[in-house]
Amino acid sequence: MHLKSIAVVWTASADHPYEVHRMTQTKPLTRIQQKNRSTILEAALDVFSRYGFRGSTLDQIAQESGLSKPNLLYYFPSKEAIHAELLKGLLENWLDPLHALSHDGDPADEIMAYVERKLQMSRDFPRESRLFANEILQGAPRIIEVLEGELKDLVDEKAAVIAAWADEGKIAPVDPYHLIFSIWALTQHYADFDVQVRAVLGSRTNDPVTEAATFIDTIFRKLLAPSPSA
Amino acid sequence: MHLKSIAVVWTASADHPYEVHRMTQTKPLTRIQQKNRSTILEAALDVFSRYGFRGSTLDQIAQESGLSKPNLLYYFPSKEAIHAELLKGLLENWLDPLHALSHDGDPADEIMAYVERKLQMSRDFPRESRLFANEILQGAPRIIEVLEGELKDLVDEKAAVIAAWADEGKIAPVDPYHLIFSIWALTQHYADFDVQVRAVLGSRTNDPVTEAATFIDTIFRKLLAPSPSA
DNA sequence: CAAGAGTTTTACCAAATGGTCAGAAATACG
DNA sequence: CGTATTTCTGACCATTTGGTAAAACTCTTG
Repeated sequence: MHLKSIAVVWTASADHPYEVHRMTQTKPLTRIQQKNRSTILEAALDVFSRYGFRGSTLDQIAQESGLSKPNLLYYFPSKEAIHAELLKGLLENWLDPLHALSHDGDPADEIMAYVERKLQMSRDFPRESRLFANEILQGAPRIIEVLEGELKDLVDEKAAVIAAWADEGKIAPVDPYHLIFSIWALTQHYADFDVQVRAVLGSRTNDPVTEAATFIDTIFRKLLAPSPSA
Repeated sequence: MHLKSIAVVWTASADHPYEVHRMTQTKPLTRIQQKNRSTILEAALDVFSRYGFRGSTLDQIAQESGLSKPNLLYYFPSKEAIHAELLKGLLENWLDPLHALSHDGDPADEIMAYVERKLQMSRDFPRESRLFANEILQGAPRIIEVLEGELKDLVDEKAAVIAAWADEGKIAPVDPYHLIFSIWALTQHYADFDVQVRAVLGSRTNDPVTEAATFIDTIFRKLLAPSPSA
């Protein structure tokens, strides 16, 4: 008898598929549940990433998803829960690119690869980037613990790696924390401020991120190039 | 008889001090009006910069300002009007630092001075930066014309200046548009993502912007340094 | 196909929200 | 001081909002 055998009390009728998630064991979602949950999350991402938590309404999400408001609340217990689910999914992927930065590889290559991964995310998941930005702007009430915990730990770890590279003269001496901030700032800018970027570029281009890639590559290569005197 | 003599019909009692602003002539504000209008705008900046237009409520602004809700609406005709006033004030100052970039001075110095002015604004007016960020994130519904008009024109003009410098070999060849975007991204990041920056830095510092100044100075100096072969 | 489970809708509710209005309170001014 | 004007408040209103209850409908499965 081991821990896995925790008893799960399935009330005869679950009433809400959400309840499933509160249990230790996860009953497989029905096909309808799978479809509707993802439909809702998709619509909610659209809405929350634009207006933030407080500025978004269930009615908007309902309309956007084509489901009725009470039906939303059949799949999720509250507006909060939908938002929380999105943030959870986001944070799972948000830290991955930095995680992948390894102290083994070539310093400059590792950092440049990280830059490219982050830029790729701005291109592929702009709404997720804006969801995150909105949350931070509002004071990060729902994710401050993650920022001060997981994120800080991860950045501390990778900053140490970068600092070591700098000490060894493999890259130019830079403040590793602000290097990381600058990567975040430059890459996320193209997702978060997309409207402004496009307004300024006008018809000059219809793919700002690809254009930006070259520029961002240059700026970091020049920054990191070890000084000739080394 | 010239244009200035447009008749202004002052209804015996103005009813709302706001009406004054719709008139051609501007009746000087009373001392109370001045104080309360700025109290309201101050409180509204706090609230709107955090939650965006849709996520903010008049009750919040009322509470924050210490005035009653009907009293807010005595000084401003609507929630929209308060927000519009803030945006108007913001945009007036927002473009100034770039305006000041002159084609006369030393290229690198001019650009670095612009960077410093923008960073100074992040330090001194973080809420204004967040108000702007919030508006852009929401699709810039209220300022898109300004972005496509004034802002685009200004950037086009300054981008041409920078491109000329690059052509003359006075700075390294760079895409001037993305150079400007990168300046915006790096400097505004410290205002907009302040919570995250502080969470990551922890007790390492209590003045991230000053720390950042050194880093940002370095990154742009290296980027702009003309190639030795020139 | 019947019965139960899962899904959706209709009708509803209390609180919050942007805004109005009439009059009371405070202030300015001759 | 007294009157006209400005400032402020309490009561109120229509709409929106997050959420609930129960009935109705649909799907699965023995």
